[in-house]
Amino acid sequence: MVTSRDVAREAGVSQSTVSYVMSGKRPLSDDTLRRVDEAMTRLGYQPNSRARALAAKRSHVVGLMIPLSPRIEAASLMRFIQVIASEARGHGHDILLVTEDEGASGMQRVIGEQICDGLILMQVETDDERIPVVRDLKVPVVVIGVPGDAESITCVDADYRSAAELAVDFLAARGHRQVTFVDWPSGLRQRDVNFIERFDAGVAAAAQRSGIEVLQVEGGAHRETIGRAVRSGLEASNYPAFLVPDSGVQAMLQESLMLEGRRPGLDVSLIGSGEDAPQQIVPLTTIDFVPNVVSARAVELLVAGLDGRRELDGQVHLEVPTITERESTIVVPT
Amino acid sequence: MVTSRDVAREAGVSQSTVSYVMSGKRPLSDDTLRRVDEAMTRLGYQPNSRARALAAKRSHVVGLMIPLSPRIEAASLMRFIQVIASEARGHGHDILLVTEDEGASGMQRVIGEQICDGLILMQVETDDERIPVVRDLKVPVVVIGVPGDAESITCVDADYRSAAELAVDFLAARGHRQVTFVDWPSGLRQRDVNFIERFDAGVAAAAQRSGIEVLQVEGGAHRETIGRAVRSGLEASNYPAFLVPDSGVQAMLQESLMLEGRRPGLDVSLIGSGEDAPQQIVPLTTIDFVPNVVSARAVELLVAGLDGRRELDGQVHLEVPTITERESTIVVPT
DNA sequence: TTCTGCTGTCGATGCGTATCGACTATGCTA
DNA sequence: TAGCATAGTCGATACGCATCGACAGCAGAA
Repeated sequence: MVTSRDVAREAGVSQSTVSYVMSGKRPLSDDTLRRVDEAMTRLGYQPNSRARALAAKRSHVVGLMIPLSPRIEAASLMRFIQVIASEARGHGHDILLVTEDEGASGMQRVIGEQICDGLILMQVETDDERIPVVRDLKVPVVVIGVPGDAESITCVDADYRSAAELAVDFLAARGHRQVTFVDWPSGLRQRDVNFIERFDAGVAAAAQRSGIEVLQVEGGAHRETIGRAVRSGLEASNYPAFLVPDSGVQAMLQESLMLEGRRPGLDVSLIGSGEDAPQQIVPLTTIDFVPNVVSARAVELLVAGLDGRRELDGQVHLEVPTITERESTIVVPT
Repeated sequence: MVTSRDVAREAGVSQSTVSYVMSGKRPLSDDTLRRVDEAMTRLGYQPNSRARALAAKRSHVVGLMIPLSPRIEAASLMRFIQVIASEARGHGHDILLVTEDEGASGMQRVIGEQICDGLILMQVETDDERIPVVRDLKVPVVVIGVPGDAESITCVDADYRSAAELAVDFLAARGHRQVTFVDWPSGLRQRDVNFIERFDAGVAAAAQRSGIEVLQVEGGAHRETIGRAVRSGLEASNYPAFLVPDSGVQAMLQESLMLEGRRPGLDVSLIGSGEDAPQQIVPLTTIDFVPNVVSARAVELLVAGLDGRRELDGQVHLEVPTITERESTIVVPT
């Protein structure tokens, strides 16, 4: 193993000078700098992260707690993980996986044993047992999702309320006077995840504002349920519009529509979400809940906290979703 | 922070004794053991992993390199990750994420800087740039998938050949004389992933052995392609059987069949694979490629290598898949 | 009795880095 | 010319633990 001491000897300086070359915390002559740099490359020096972590009390490792049973589709979850990992890397940090089956004690372990400098928690629910534990941890933690009691917890999430408003406004602007809101699966409603309530509130607010009538129908990945949803929607208006935030059912819904002889983008509007929406038979106009923006924000907040650049503010940070228009929405003739 | 020195003082012993209590590497009197244990719980001692790693030259962290664009469905990938993480935990190790966008140099970084003790690589392809690098790393590495040149590389994968044989034999045993093999998507064939060849070989071998005729048709997630596949299959036999190893298309295929007025398990056999197969309209008989067995095996091999219990053997370890019979397969009347 | 071997404990040292205080040389101000 | 700040470097120490060698006490063997 090549140590900083070896580099020092090779460059004819002291070990501490090598350390200062790396950190830049003391002024150095150009000559010394060059000689040390050369010695490093010549010897193929790589600093030992263990020694570094022990001495500096910083491991540059961030714990990421991933959900056991994802509420969201696995593809989206993977997306989060990928973005978080590479963003962290961009800030000089690595990601340690903490699985949810360890429970809250997993957090205490990785922090107590000082494996990680900080934590990111994914998919925090309204009544999440991890939240009180987070408050007692003496390290920076950023949470994805919004717990019921967010007091002094730094959270990041998509702004589901705005998302709903954007979608309803989008339909209103194209002349729809009615929208059929195909609900999230009931499992989600039972599990206490408040982004649903926020979405609901957005739908209601936008509908009221623009005078649109909302028909809320049951969702869930059953053919019959979706069939019923479609039929109700078609009955409700001459120019039906479907708002389907749950990406799991939109393929089925689209097929169901076609069985009824309707086609999104031709005589029906359909707004979906998710990664596979562009690949549907009719590419869907979608709500993008900007998972990569949310992930990047979480990392950035945490790293800023770790580097002491900015104290974690304990606030809720909501990232604004966007609507991408594709071919599944129509303009109602006036 | 509570250190082992604090515990020692509290228990009235030396720091080294505390260390020996934890490692068990020297005999200790029951009395000392008890006093130290009590002192630990009283003070809430948690050993500092940084110091531990520096002194012992072992961090108990394993690097896991995850693919950027998963060949397999994301849900399956998440499954791998979850199992690997919790198995590793069971062996006292944590998982550090290394994303593929860092390339092979990512491995050199986490090993060179001694962040990890060893590595697991996922989704290794036939001609994988990481393999030569792995050979030069001086640490244990286990690879999931089988590279073209597996010389001195410890690999774990599902036995795709056996899987294919099992499936064909299964159909033969139920009286089918013909099977329509709906191919993997062409993207997979282009990307050099040799499990496909192994599967092909298994199909051919079993077909020959049991005198079954195989019709290989194009796969891929397009409605028309699948429709064509279905029609070809239906024409080919009075008692058609479909073998559909790619889990991405099976829902579509099943619908396609029903459009033709056929129903798996009634007048057609259909063998699929993957997590969502039991939730299909007709629950599918599936090939289970035992991802959790493969993951667990990879971890176990690696950890055995790390603990010095067993040298990594540089061999290919193939785990035998299973067939789970559900409702989508028929018995052909004789 | 004396020697041998084992049990149980301790002190000292090292792991590789970061950082603090101190020191020298240099150029500058008064 | 004395005094002084600054740039540039070094030596020593600490981080918290694992481990090695040493040693005391005690049993049994010779």
